[in-house]
Amino acid sequence: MARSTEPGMRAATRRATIEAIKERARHHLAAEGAPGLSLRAIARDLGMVSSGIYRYYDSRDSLLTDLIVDAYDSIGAAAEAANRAHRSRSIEHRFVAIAEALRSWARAHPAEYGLVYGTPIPGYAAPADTIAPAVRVSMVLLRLLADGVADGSIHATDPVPTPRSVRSELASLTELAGVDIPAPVLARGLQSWTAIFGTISFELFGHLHNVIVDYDGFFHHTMERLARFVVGQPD
Amino acid sequence: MARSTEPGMRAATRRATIEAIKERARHHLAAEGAPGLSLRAIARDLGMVSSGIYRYYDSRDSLLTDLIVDAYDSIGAAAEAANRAHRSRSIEHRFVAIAEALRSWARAHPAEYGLVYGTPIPGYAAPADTIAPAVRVSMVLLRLLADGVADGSIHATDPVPTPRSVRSELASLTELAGVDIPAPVLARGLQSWTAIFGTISFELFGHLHNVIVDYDGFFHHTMERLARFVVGQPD
DNA sequence: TGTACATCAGTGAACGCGCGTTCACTGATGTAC
DNA sequence: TGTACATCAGTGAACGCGCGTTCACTGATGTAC
Repeated sequence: MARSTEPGMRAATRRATIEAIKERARHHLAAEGAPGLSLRAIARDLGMVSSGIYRYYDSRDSLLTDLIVDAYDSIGAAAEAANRAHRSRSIEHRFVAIAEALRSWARAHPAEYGLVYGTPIPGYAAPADTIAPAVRVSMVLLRLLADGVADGSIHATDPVPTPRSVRSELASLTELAGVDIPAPVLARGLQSWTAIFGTISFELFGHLHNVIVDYDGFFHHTMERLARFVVGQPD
Repeated sequence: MARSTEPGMRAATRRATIEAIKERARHHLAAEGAPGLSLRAIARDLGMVSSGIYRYYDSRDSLLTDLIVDAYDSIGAAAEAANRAHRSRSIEHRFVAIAEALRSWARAHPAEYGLVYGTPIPGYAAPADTIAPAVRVSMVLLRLLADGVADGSIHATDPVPTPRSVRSELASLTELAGVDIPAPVLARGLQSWTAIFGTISFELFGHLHNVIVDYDGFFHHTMERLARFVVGQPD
């Protein structure tokens, strides 16, 4: 009480303001999309003069980068949590649980999903800071594959031979990720990965409109099939 | 030669101007994306005053609608052509051929692909005119499934039972499309459809960057597997 | 414990830009008789 | 074949708006001695 205020007070209000900026930014993202995100609109919402934002972000792009990093971290954390919650279950079960967690996240945060998995923002080049968070969600799948290979529940062979060129680039990927997964398994994993996001995007972007009514049921069913495919179950 | 000009001359130059507008619009689409598409910029390119555009389109949205319709028609025609060119081949072969045609089209027209299969444009509501062209590409797949069921090369049964709710909505879809396809086959078809577009989007939107080098090889391999899945081949 | 100084948050004005859309208009092109 | 009229393409000015970013500034908050 000797000091007029606690030390770290300024830092705390600063963090709070940054959070408030991002909260408003996410709000506008949902309404107008990434290209329509405006620093002036955010400042207005916060009762601040437009130039005030520049105390916190030195450009519109740096705010976008922050939002992208947050989105990747958030969906990555969701995947990790689902994996953790089901860690004692079968590989197939865990696969489905992770996929459903991804979809739930996407439905809860459609604008942020679009930000990272939708059409790239023209004129925006993602800086290197976004790479690590982007990979986080993929690591969950890679570890799942490694677990399945280790305990024998994922078949390492394949009826369709993996082409040489694909084999070799998958091999260098496993090295990079520090996991040892046979190429056919990795190929199936990558294919299932694109299928999960394809299904989520089709739903979110409206391409299943008038086709599917029970989105939950369709997604669950699709993921169960995909899980069988990943482990190499005869289909 | 009696008339100062041929009849229909005005209509022809009008068509040509509309084509020029759309050509410039597609060009800007590629550079700035749909939300950055500007009527003034197009007019400028054409050496026309900005209000001149309003002789041809009564708003920015109606130009967007035209571009969307064209994109759907164009990718639909590409799928139809691929199907036609391979019509005497096996179902699996035709499936792969159609998928590769879709991917080729997407790579040749990335902005238009993003326009129809990417993040929805905020504030733009697609009018009913876009429905018919949007369905065109799906019809190619539906007919392929029907052919395969008819000649026995697609298995109508499934190891994973199709949930009741999904079954019933798929049944109403076949009625609508005027084709008779068993629910399990339709389910696999729809799942493969989302997987095709998921794979194309992942490639185009940059999510396979630093993961895949040989995109052609990976895509082809993925589609071959998917084709086996669609016909119900043991995997 | 008190004071001097440095840091920081937020202001307000301005620069220079682009946008969609409306409106009254001119002049050329097509059509009907 | 020639003329009168209607249609249409494109002009130019204007309305009212929003944007990102810079800059010199004020006043409050924190820090060092």
